[in-house]
Amino acid sequence: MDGTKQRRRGDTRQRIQDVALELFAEQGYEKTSLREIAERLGVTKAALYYHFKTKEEILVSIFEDLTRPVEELVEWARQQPRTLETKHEILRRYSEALSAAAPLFRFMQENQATIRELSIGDMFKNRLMGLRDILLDPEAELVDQVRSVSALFTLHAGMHVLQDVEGDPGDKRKAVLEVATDLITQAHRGAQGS
Amino acid sequence: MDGTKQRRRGDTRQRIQDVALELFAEQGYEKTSLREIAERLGVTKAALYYHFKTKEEILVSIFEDLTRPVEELVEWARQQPRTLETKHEILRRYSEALSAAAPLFRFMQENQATIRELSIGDMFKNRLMGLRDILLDPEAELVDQVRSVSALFTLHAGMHVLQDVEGDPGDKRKAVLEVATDLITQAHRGAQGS
Amino acid sequence: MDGTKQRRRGDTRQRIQDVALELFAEQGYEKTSLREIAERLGVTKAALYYHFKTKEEILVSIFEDLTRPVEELVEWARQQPRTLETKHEILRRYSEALSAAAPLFRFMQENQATIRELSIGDMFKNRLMGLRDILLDPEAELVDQVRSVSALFTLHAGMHVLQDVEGDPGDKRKAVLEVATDLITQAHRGAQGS
Amino acid sequence: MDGTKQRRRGDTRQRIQDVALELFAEQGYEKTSLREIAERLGVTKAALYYHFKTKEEILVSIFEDLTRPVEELVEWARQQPRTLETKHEILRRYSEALSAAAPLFRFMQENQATIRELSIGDMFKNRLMGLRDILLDPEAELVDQVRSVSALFTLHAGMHVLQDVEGDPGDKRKAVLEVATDLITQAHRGAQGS
DNA sequence: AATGAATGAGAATTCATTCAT
DNA sequence: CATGAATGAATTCTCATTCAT
Repeated sequence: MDGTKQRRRGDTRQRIQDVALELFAEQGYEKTSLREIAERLGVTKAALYYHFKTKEEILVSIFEDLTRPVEELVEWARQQPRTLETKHEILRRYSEALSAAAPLFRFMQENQATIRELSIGDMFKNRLMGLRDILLDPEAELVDQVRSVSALFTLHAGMHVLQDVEGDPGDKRKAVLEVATDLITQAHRGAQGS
Repeated sequence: MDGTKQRRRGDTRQRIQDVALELFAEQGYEKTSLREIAERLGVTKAALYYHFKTKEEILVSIFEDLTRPVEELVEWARQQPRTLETKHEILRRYSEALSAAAPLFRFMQENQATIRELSIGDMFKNRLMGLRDILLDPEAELVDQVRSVSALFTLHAGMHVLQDVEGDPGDKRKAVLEVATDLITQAHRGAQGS
Repeated sequence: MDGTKQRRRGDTRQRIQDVALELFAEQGYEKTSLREIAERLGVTKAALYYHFKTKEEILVSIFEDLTRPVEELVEWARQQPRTLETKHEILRRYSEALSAAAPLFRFMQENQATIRELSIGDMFKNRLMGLRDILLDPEAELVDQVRSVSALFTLHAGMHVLQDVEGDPGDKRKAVLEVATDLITQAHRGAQGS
Repeated sequence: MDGTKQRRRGDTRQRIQDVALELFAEQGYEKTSLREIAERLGVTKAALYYHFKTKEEILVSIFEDLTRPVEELVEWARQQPRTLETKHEILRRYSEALSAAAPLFRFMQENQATIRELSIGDMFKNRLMGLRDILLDPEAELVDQVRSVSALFTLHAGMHVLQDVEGDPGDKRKAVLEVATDLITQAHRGAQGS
């Protein structure tokens, strides 16, 4: 009595986003056609255009919905003092945000070339650079700057690459966060000490 | 004595690879059309097909030519004892290989989704996993495993992301390598100590 | 009351089939390009793809629509007793079916090589073999088997080859049918007598 | 000592024709590309152009070489009295000519649409019509005209269609010829009697 | 007697997008 | 809220043919 019919009605927009993200993540943005999305949803291509003005807009809308937490994190971070505690907190929260929207971030990671040409390219880059600039002390030694960046990267790539390593996902995330925290700590100490 | 005129005649194949890589890296594989490559070379599309059977084959040939050093590295590495020195040496050589074929690796990094569907996807993955499996001790704590993987990643991503950070490229590479070495060292010690 | 204006809107699919068959019959399947079909219809190539998934599908759809009578004939024939009357009736009906879809059969006759590689090749062959196996007694003398086959062939080829012979088409068809009937009768008598 | 090397030297032209006919018969004229022919011969496409001016010329040359007997038959036939004996002799000889160059005739049969546009289309048609006009009495009843044509057709199609019928090829050919002879005899008698 | 390198024309197919209904 | 029908532009790829060497 609720299987397949009830869950329509007004949520088409949402369903488009879901299916689109799924396909984008699976095959890439360019290789995913609107026909495919429409077919999988059981609607016509034209229906997609009722909800979104362009293919790109579908992606943008997904991006905006799913990265709001990151946006807020960046905003929050900007106003914090650049203490080690702040940095730890940033990593902790970022790690959470990443895993909450894992498919999207996996997609972004794997489609950088495509994204660069799209409007979300800049948005994403800005957010990332925002974080980087807060974590990183431009006065610090190069090695320590690399450590900061590496911390961010470890977070980013960690989950995708560790997928075929044994172990519970929660544990892995914890381990990844620990390494990132370690790196940022070293970087911070280095910067202070110099 | 060989500046601009001699080269032509017989080097078309090479020139196609060069231009293709340039465009692939710039715009992504899918967004680069054979028309574009041909135009930039001043030949017809059909000429490309004289030298390569498909678009994919162009990419494959570039990949094969440029990643031979990595292939050799992996082979060499497999036969070494898993000492810390070996690991350092691997990172050192890998860093070199990466920067020797930087545009290709940048391309691979930014087009993962595309590459996954292509035949080089597996080749590349295998090579990477080969390295990973040599650097990483499956008995070690998860954190240390993450450190090993992170070392590899730092190398990989380091250069691309640090592009807009101040500093001489050589220095940056050295810094990146240092951080990677650090990570692998910690991972190694952890594994020994446990 | 329906001459030239009403038809449009909704009959595009049909019009594509008509024009396609006309051109296929005139120039052969391979030499007829989708551009040509589209142009003659005053639509774009893409419009054809809205109605049919591939070029081959256009042909298949024509074939299926136009050979349904033959299919039914075969089915009917399978359930009849193998009497001489049955055989005569088969030839009579087949002759009718052939001339009702003459352009298609002319096309099939003249494009056997092409058709063999296409999916309709088998369908057609099966239908034909079905008829043949009903008309032909495998126990009969070779000559009589040849007569049976020849009856079928006379029907098939008769019309096309007699096109430049004088005489009214109806009369010709009758003559062709008579010869075919004659052949099958001889074959049947032979088989009985032996 | 003679396997693969000796049988070169000057016979390339012949080998091209052989391979071409084989492929034409197998896949049709249009679907057979010069690349394919060249590859199977182990030479380059350009080599084909040394021996033949165009693709069509390859076919024409095969046709001319292989249908000379038919040409001669037609010429001979034209000068004979239109007796029943003559007609029998024509069928006998034609049957022989057909089976001597079976692959070519199979090809012609299966590629009529293609051939019609080619220069050999007319040549072939003329030859056939030549035979037909000798066998057929334009004054005769339509049925008898059909019988004459049918005799020719039985010869033509007989072999190809009987391929999956049991029995020795020689026997089949004899049977086919017998039926054709029968048909022409009836036609002849009818014409005389009327 | 043949090759290597290339071309120009054209093929089938796919895609994002539009719009009247 | 959505569909049916269509378009224009592009894409990958194939083919017969040419010509300098």
